[in-house]
Order: sequence, then C-alpha cells, then structure tokens
Amino acid sequence: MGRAPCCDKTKVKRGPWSPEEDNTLKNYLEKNGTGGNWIALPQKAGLRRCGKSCRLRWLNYLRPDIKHGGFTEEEDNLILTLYGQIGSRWSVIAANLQGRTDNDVKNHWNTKLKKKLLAAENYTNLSSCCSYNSSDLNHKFSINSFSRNYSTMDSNTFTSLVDTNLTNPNLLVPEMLVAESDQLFPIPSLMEIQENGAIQLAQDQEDGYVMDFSSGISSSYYYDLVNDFDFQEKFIGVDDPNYSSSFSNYSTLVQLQANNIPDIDQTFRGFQN
DNA sequence: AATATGCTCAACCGCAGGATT
DNA sequence: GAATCCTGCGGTTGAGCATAT
Repeated sequence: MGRAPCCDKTKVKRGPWSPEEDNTLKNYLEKNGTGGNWIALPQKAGLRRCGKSCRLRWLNYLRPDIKHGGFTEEEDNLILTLYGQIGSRWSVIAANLQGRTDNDVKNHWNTKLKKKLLAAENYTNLSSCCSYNSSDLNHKFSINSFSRNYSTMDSNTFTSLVDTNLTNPNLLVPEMLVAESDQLFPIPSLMEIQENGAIQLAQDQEDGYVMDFSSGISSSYYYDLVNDFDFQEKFIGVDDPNYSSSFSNYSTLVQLQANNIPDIDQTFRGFQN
C-alpha cells in the first residue's frame, strides 16, 4: 500500500508565494505558532497551500532570525571544513551558521563552493600511499599522502581551503607529518610540541616537515584526530609562490591549531615516546 | 537588439524515521 | 505489532535574472 499524499494537489496553490500569502502565514504563525501540526495549518490560516509548503516557506524565508544575503569568507571556510568532515549533512552544517538554513547552505554549496573545491582538486595529484607503524606507541597509522601543486592557484582559492579562523573546536592538530617522495619523516612527540611550541618546531624542521620539490610542488599536512587515533587527512598550508612568506603562514596555522586543542594530554595519551 | 547560455535560489519531491493510533 | 500520520532532510527542478555572443 502506497503512502497517502500529504495534501490534494489539485486543490492547493503551488509555485512562488505572493506577498499577501507571506503576510497571512507570518501573521498566523506569530499569533498562534504552528500548533504542532503543519498539515492542518494552511486551512486554519486561510491559505490554499500544502502544509509542507507552508513549513518550508516559514523555515527558509519568513522566520525573523533568517540571514539573507551573501555568505562571508568565514562562513565559506566553515562550510568547507564541515563538509570535509561530515559530507552533505546540510542541516547540521546550517546549525553551525547562525541565521542560515539548510536550503541556503545547500544552494550555496551547489552553486559556488562545489566549483571552488573542484577547481582546487584539479591541482591534486596522488603522490604516494604510506603507512607508519610504531610498536613503541602500540598504534598503527595508515595514511594516504597527497601532494598538491598550488603553483598556479590564485591566493583566494588557496585561502578558501584553509580554516584560518579555526571556528570548529573539533579540529585538532596532533601531528605534523610530511613526506618527501615516499619517505616519511618522524612525527613530533607531544613532549617536543609542548616544550618547543609548534612554531619553533616547524621552523627548526624546515627540511624535515616541509616538502620542497624543485618542481614547485610542495605541501604540508595536519591530521584530525578522530575516534581512537584514526587519522583523517586535512590540508593546512603550502609553499605557494603567491605568498611572500608562506612558511611563516604555515607555522602560524600550526600554532593556532595547537592552541585550539582543549586537552592535549588527553589527546596524546599513549602516544608519547 | 535579439538570442543563447549560465547562474541563482525558492520551491517541490520522495524518502526515512519517529510518533501516534 | 502494524498501519498511518507527520516532520525533517537531501536531492532536484525550473523560473527569472544576468551575462555573453
């Protein structure tokens, strides 16, 4: 047996809402609320609309706390970050952006951000696939390492890929790991990070933690720490010719990310040398 | 100026899943 | 426990506007 339709489509109006309909719906909801039943609402409010349509119109357009207008750079960065972590769960992403609806975020993604990301990924080449095992630490890592050629990427595109505002507290930077060709360099220990600070470490380890191919391809990475030492690759910074001081940019990001770890001891427990 | 093409975003659709009967 | 109702969600569509040819 199929589902009964939510309303009789021959008897309801469809398509764009008129200002009069908007006023009717807004006035009704401000006075009475939804009454816990969107299906019955249009009849009570005197609208020839489907309940689902009323709900959508209210949630996506008429609500007083809706933010209309273009997305800021900060919002773009947050969407990109969250999409990388949870995918197309627009309602969850929208919940992190005050005044934005899932529909807004989804539209923005489909029309702007997806293209931005695809353009960026055209610069992405798989360079190697490595694994790092440490019996001392009793943990195993399996890491896919990618290198990206940013040499021709404009700085706006580059900036849009980096969560410079660090708005998501779940983002962690437990390690820096850099590969040169297929070789992996050691991951700095917690002790080293605590004693020297991430900036100092990055500056001290120019040859170890930053790839610098003569071809112009260079990259650095940080990793999310998720679910019991399961690492997810994230991008942090590059040696980009468009940046006069790209290495200091990278170091700053590492430091900011390190500061953002709420409980570094807890994060690294079991990891230390 | 006319037409084609691309872009934006409001609105719709169908499904999943929780609540209710 | 099954059937039905209702809400919320993500995917998709298409009208209207902007820009290119």
